[in-house]
Amino acid sequence: MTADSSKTERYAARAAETRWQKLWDEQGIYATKNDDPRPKYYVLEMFPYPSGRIHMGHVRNYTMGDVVARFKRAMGHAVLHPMGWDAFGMPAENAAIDRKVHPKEWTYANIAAMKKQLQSMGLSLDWAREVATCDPSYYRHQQKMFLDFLKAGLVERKQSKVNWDPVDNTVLANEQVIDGRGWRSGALVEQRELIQWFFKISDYSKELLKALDGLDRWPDKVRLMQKNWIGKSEGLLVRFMLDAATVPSGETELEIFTTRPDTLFGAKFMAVAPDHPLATAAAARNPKLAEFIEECKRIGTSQEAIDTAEKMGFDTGIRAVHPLDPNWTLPVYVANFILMEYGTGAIFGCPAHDQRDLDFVNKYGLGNTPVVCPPNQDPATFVITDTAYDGDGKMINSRFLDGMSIDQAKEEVSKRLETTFLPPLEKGRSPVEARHASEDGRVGIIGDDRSPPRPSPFQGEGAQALAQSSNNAPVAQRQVNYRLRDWGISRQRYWGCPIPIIHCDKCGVVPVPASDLPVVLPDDINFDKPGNPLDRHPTWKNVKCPQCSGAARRETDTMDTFVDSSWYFARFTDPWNETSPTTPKAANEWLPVDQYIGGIEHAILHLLYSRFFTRAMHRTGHLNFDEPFAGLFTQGMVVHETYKSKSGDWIEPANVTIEGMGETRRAKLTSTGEALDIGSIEKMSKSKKNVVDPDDIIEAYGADTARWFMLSDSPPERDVIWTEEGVQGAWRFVQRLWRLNGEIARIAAPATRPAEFSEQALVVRKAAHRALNNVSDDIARLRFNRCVAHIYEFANALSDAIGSAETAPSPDFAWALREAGDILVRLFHPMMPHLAEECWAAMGHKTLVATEAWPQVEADLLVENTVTLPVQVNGKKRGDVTVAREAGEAEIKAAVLALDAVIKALDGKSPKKVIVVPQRIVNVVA
RNA sequence: GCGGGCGUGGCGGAAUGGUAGACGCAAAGGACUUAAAAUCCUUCGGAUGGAAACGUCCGUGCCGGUUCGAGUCCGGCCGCCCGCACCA
Repeated sequence: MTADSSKTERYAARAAETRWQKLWDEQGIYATKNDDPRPKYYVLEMFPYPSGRIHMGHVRNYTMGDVVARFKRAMGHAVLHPMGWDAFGMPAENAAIDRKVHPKEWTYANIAAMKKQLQSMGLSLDWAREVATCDPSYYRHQQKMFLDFLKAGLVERKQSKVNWDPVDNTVLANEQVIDGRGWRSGALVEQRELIQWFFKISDYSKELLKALDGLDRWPDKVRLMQKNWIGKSEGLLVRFMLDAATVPSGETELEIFTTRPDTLFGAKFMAVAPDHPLATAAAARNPKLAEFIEECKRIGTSQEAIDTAEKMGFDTGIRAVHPLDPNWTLPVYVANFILMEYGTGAIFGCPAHDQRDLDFVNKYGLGNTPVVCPPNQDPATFVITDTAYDGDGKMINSRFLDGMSIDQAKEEVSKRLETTFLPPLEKGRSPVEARHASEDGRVGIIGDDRSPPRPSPFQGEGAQALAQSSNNAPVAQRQVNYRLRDWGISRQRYWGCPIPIIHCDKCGVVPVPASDLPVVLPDDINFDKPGNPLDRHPTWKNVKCPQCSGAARRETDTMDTFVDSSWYFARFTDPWNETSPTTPKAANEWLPVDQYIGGIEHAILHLLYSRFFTRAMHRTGHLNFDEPFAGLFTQGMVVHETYKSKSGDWIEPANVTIEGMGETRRAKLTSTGEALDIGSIEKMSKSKKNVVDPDDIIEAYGADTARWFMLSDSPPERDVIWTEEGVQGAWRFVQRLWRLNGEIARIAAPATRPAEFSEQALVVRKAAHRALNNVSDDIARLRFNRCVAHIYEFANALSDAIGSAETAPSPDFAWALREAGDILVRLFHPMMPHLAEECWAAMGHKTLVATEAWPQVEADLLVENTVTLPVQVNGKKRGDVTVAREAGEAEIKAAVLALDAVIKALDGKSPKKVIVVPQRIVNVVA
């Protein structure tokens, strides 16, 4: 039989795709029931922001998830594969300002448009569970949880620094501050202290860090990034007494945090942050210092300035007493490189072993004394000039520590200082407590008896004891410190979830009663003026206090949109529950998500917040586990070449014609023929215009082609380069599979399985089952590019077999070809579901391939009766031997030593050793 | 600066420590066609020997090491990418 493609019409992708999509939809085959008795599997892709159009990154992300969903369904699981919209956020407000569209209208129109696009991709999603975070039916539950968290002591209100745009009257995220100016207004950004709402994620620092170890189906990279972000460091809190003669009234001591107590004898100075209370106190009597502090704060706004800023300090004149030698005092500086937010906002400087401290002393001539001597260095001659030594070594110049290792010295100093006691501070006089009274801005919560004020700047263990000591307090306290800060969720914006709080002059901060939820965003707002429209709304803001019924005001801040996305995965398990955020039974059964797929850009914030939120939901009874995502996969980006005209404008690929190859490869503007510069390959972005619209691709080639190409070529975790050639290759393969299927469909095969198979039939069957085995394995491990390769290989083998077949193949061979065809269609179904349905129907099946079970591998067909082993002599390949599969080592050795190449290489001598690796290789050591 | 990852044909990339380059793309030659498209066949890391069959040598960024055997493991360089960044 020869291939007769003229009889098979080309596969009309678009027509077929809409037809099958309609049928799937009508039969509701992707809707998932919570009471489905089959084993549950939850696959989720990060839900999109409804910008209005999907992009290729979405196509790649959602195709991967869809392959997993379809595969697991075929493997007999009840699969939950939902989709929703991360629908609150700034772009909607920007559209309102720029185009006078209401954020709500804009958002819902975008959702409708994008939903249509997603549906054209043929994703096996359960749309009945669709949620949009901007819908009151979603955010009412979020408000409920906010109140639950508040009651559970997981929320607090405190003052914190923000980037404030004085023109737009709004808070800016760090990435919205460009060179110290607001990205929209261009105004110089100010640092302002605002009272804001915080989720106490730092209460979970230790737990979030520790639990990373258990996330063994997460990429190591992401776990490491989170580990670094949480930033655990173990050290010592040390109290330095201040020399009374040098101190502003009221100050008696300075508390610092250090991870290097071993280097205390190398101390040359103390330094505090410009906004440290001691600095403020000292500045009160020293105008020059006050001026210096002001300057530090000004420089502090722009990231670039921080990066390049020189170490600067100002001697306060205050002297601190060394905790290990009462006769030794150290100067106290205010320094621009000390952060108030970390530790106690104060340090002791040991220049010999810390580069920053060294830079500082070299500028101010304070000198340095090395106290750690590197191995193989003579302590007598070891000096530090401009490179600090932070490696291992033996203690020197350190009195009772001399000769110890760093670890021994740390232990010795810690032990001494934590058992040395100093008189306690007078009440209210501690710099630490003073700082909290003045800066923390904590406000008591009505009806909340579970959030006592915290006496220490630290969220870690150990701090309590130090601050609470009643009689004598130890000089030092071991302290585990974390870099992770509490999560500030207040946003001075309209298009977000309202924080369900009412401010009353009499009663203070009052939670909105649960029965009054949801607090719905008012629709009648305008963006004529800068700032938050909620704040100047005539009626919405003014309410009665739920406690005293007096006049009160609503909280006008809304929540960070990361809150919305921190629990949507749980909502999907029962989006119909109108009274609670979750139905615990459903959440506990479906979650954690078995496979979560999304971009690496969410490696820290979204994933960390979700991990916190799940714990908080656990604590407040909404579910009963801690980790939301058992398996995580981070896919690479879709990248494309860039094109630029001579006048410097970026040009879209759709308007570019490429000519020539390699050296002579040129790009020109299709319309005018103008020559263009071909630029680097970069992430598809609107600004570089190197985008390819999924709609155009689906229109021209169909969804299956786009899906297939997004899975081929590159490993899924790596970036994939979008090329026209690549799409066309995928398109050709779609057509080729269709033709191949047509040829197989025309073969008349017996209905019952033959008892015996000829060699010719066995070749086909082996190819089919080998492909089945490989593809199954690769999908399970998300190695989609290898699935693609194996399907190509299988299709090639099948084409060869058909090409070599007689006009009327024998019944056993015909049966084998039909079997192979059925397997092939089911193998590529998860990737190209529409083509698979079309082929399945053409093959005469009456069922939907989407509901078919995955084929069973016949293990017998995976093993060959004979095995060909490569033969090496001294590690270099010299030939092959073919032996029976179960041949013993002696038999194989004999065959190998009989090979001409081996005989020649041995040159009459006997081999030193013959290594036989069963089923693999033979190596003769001459 | 600190931390992590990656360097394999013209290109994207395969390869549980076991035949390096699967599979695809591009390219070249051929068949079919009035022609084109589509399709099919052949070649395709470098050097070299041979009429051919088929060989030989080199080759996974560079230098060393472990091993019967290294793209893979270890140490040191070079280059690129990513994350964090004055975190005490």
